[in-house]
Amino acid sequence: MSEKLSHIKELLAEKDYRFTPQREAILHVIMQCQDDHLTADEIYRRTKEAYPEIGIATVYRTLELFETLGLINRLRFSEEKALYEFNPGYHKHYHHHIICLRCGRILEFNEDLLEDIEAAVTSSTGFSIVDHSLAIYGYCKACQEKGG
Amino acid sequence: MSEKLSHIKELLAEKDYRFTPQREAILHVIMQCQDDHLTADEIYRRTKEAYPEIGIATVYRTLELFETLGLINRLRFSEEKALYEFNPGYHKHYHHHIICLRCGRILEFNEDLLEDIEAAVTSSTGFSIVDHSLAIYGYCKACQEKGG
DNA sequence: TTAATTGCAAATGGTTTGCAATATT
DNA sequence: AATATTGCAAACCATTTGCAATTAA
Repeated sequence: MSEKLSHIKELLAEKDYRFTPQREAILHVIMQCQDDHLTADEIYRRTKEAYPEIGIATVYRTLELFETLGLINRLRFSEEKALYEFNPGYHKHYHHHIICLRCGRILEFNEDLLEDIEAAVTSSTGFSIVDHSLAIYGYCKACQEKGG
Repeated sequence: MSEKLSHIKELLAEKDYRFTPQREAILHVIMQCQDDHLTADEIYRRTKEAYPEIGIATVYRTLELFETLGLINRLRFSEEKALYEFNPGYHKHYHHHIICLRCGRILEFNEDLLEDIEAAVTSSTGFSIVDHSLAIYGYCKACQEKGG
């Protein structure tokens, strides 16, 4: 078992969660697709290949658990379906999402440039900030060239 | 009829939309609550007071129309319900939302401080940006004092 | 052993849609 | 008159939940 996997196993055990083959299979799918953003249904279908008996409810429950543990992030850009992404460091690391309105591709943008904004918010409103979410919508280079 | 109202009436007429009493009643509710953010159901219930026959489907269809026309913005912060806000200038004006995780209150923050970020995104990715959405989550002053 | 987890099927709930009746232009 | 709009009820559909059976610890 990889180091990463055994670390996750410990993380579960610490809180009395069990390391079931279903959870392992789902984790495997998510870790394989670190660059994609998958819907619950896509994760379900891919997990089914290795573990055909799995039910969609288990996938949803597992994704919720993994999100609680910080292993993944759940993104809500479109009205319809949520997307899930692996969180390589298991720690909150801010990154923004840039969404192409034509092809739907999601780029990630890692610099955190919101400190000034957060400082301004805090000083003018007294808010204590714990999180933020920035989504930028537009047309990617490829779609512009195709005439997006 | 107020100047604003007749302006909206023209806006509708331009595109062959009709100015029905239902639309007027809904508009009235939304304009009355410029500082609140209402759900479709809240708008439905308030509109019903002045126009009891109205159906929820009409409310949804009208809100969609108003959003298309730029009269209102539709916000998706919580998983459950969308919120609607009046857009006083009918033109896209960027403002950010600051959401209290305890009381759910939404503050608006009007300065647009994202130019640097957008410039960085454009130069590094070639993206052509048309919109953005920034949500900041935390605890408002009042909730902190209550021990949020 | 025992408490957590699973798969199934049914429920949820905000939102959308088909359609015949009605109202605006 | 022609077309847009309405209200109703039914459909939609991603996600959640109840429950009895199963499994990890």
